[in-house]
Amino acid sequence: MSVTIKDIAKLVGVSHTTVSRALNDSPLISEKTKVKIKAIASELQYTPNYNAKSLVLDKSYNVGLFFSTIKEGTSSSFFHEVVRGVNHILHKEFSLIVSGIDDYMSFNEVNKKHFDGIIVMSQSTKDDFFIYNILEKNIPLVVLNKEIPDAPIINILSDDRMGAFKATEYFIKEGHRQIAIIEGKKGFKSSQERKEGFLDALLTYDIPINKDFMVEGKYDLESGYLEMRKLLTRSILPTAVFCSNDDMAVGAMKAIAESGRSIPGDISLIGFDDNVFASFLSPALTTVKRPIEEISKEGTQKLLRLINNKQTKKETIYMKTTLQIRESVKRIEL
Amino acid sequence: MSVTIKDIAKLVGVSHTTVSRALNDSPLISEKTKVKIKAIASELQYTPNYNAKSLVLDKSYNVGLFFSTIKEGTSSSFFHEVVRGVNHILHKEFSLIVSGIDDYMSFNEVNKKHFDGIIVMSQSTKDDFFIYNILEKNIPLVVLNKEIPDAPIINILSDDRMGAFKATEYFIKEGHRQIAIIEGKKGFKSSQERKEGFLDALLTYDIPINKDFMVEGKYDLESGYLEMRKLLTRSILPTAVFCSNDDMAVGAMKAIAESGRSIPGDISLIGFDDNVFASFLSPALTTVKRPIEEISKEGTQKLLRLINNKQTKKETIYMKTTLQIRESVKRIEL
DNA sequence: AATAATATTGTTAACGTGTGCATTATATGT
DNA sequence: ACATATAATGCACACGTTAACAATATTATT
Repeated sequence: MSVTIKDIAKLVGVSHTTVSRALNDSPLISEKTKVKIKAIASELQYTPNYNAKSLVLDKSYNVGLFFSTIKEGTSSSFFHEVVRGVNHILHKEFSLIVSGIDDYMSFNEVNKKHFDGIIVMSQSTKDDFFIYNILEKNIPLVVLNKEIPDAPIINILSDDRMGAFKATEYFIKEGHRQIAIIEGKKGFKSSQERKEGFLDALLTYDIPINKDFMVEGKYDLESGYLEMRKLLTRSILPTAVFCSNDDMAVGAMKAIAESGRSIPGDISLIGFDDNVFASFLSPALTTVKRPIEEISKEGTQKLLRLINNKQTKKETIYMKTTLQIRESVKRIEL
Repeated sequence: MSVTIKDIAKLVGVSHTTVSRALNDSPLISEKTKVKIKAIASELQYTPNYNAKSLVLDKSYNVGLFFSTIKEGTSSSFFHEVVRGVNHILHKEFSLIVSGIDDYMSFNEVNKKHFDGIIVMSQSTKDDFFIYNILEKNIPLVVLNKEIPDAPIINILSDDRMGAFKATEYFIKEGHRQIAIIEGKKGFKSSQERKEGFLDALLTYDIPINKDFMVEGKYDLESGYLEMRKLLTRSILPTAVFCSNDDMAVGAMKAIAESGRSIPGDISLIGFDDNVFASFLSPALTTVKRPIEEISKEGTQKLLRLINNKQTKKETIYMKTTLQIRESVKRIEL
């Protein structure tokens, strides 16, 4: 069927071992024969059978990219950015297998034979079981987006807490005192971090915390819309709302517009992520930029080093979040 | 290191052949021994080495999902929906390898040993070379989204032309006569289809075609914005703009808002795709729903049948596009 | 020119699994 | 009980590649 090194060997008149070595640029083989063999190989369009290589070299040529889920709770731009980032760095040598942790019943299929390395884009605390499982199996691993504190893991994340703090602080400095938050999905680490940053800021600036101004979303458009509607029923309305991601901010904008109010005229808004849409909304959304693509790229680079044993030790890298000031926050004179 | 059938064989006191047969439920093996072997196998948490299986069975356990590119020109929601759709149907038996056609220099690595089947989400006409290559190699193939007319291929696509026609027709029936189009990315089949549907409608209803009302976008937010700005410089303004996808519609909305005009008060808008954002915009975007997830699911089902030799013959399936009427089109009294 | 050193190639087994064929154990028919 | 059919298991090899070791060809050293 397809060309093997044995076929080449016969044609050149050498052993298949010599062919194998020549194609792998072993120093054992003379230049002359290398040239001859490579010529014929490329003429026959030889491609190695990676299954055979895998078997003997104990290398799968696969890298797994695992999301908590690819069904819901993951925003499209987030998903796309991650895949793009990883794909950009990953050498062509590796195939990128994308899947959701929640697609697996048991993790037996996720093993060293199948994956040379694994990137977990971790969102939910439910992922921990999976992560520790990979760790036990000794598969090169990088965890993005969520901190795994006491484990020997390379961990890359954005400083969400600080981002949320900065956003809230900005509200305060612009004169806002009635500040609400639409929290992220329950069980997601990022939801907690952003909420804490938000509360921190309020505490720091001595703004009383109002339970009525804290609602729980699910990181999707729909929940942003619904939770904002809830906020609009309060007897005292917030003048500013911090949305835990941009998707929910879009939903919130919808709810505010429907109520006949304007942004930022009546209510100011800040999002989180800075997804592709943010700057194209009307008004352009002030939001916390989270460098997802950078995190993904950096993580992939680290994973490659790990696979090649260039790096072994635990490392936690925080990527900075930055406030992108645009048009959705109004200054209030006190 | 890891458990093999030979290990199990020793423990049970049979040959590894018997173990292999037992685990594959061969009728040659007695129930008694099957039970015994399976018990031990699961006790040892045996997982077959798929590399070895691949080698001997000539089966890769991989399905490839190829986009024209995953870098740009592909909108995030589109990308996400496709991956989600495919992932949803694909049996766990297969790993899903996601990549961009433009990541490959040569297609040698894309071969039968590496992929049991391939789904091409084809956007650009540049993909044809790749597609014919796969076809030659006799790898089970399904092409989504773009028609490959004279080839024995299973082809699943949305009726974009009809969708664009319906959208334009709707404009016309609502009284619009000055209708512009922001076309999709050059070289993309869908751009052409949608443009043709648009022109068809104008012709059908005897509306003169105005070159000034036809601008070329790139399917992204930015270009929607820029092209809309161009349209806004025309001496006679369009009262309606058909955007070849939703992303560009969002960009256009931005440009319109910036110019101080309102939607649909001054300018009506229709998009294409019905992505997650569409209904949450203000105003909610009237758009042509393209069943991307359905197409992806259907395509995956077909591919699985192809892999299992249940289906062999060429087939072209059109999925209906439907106009989602929301708030971005105003009725004009003539 | 003879020997040692070194560069190049070949032989053989291994990776873990599945399968054709040979072999042995069991059941069936008389 | 014996021959025969059939069910159950084992043996040996194959898949395509790499690698340890053995063997041979070439070059360097005296």
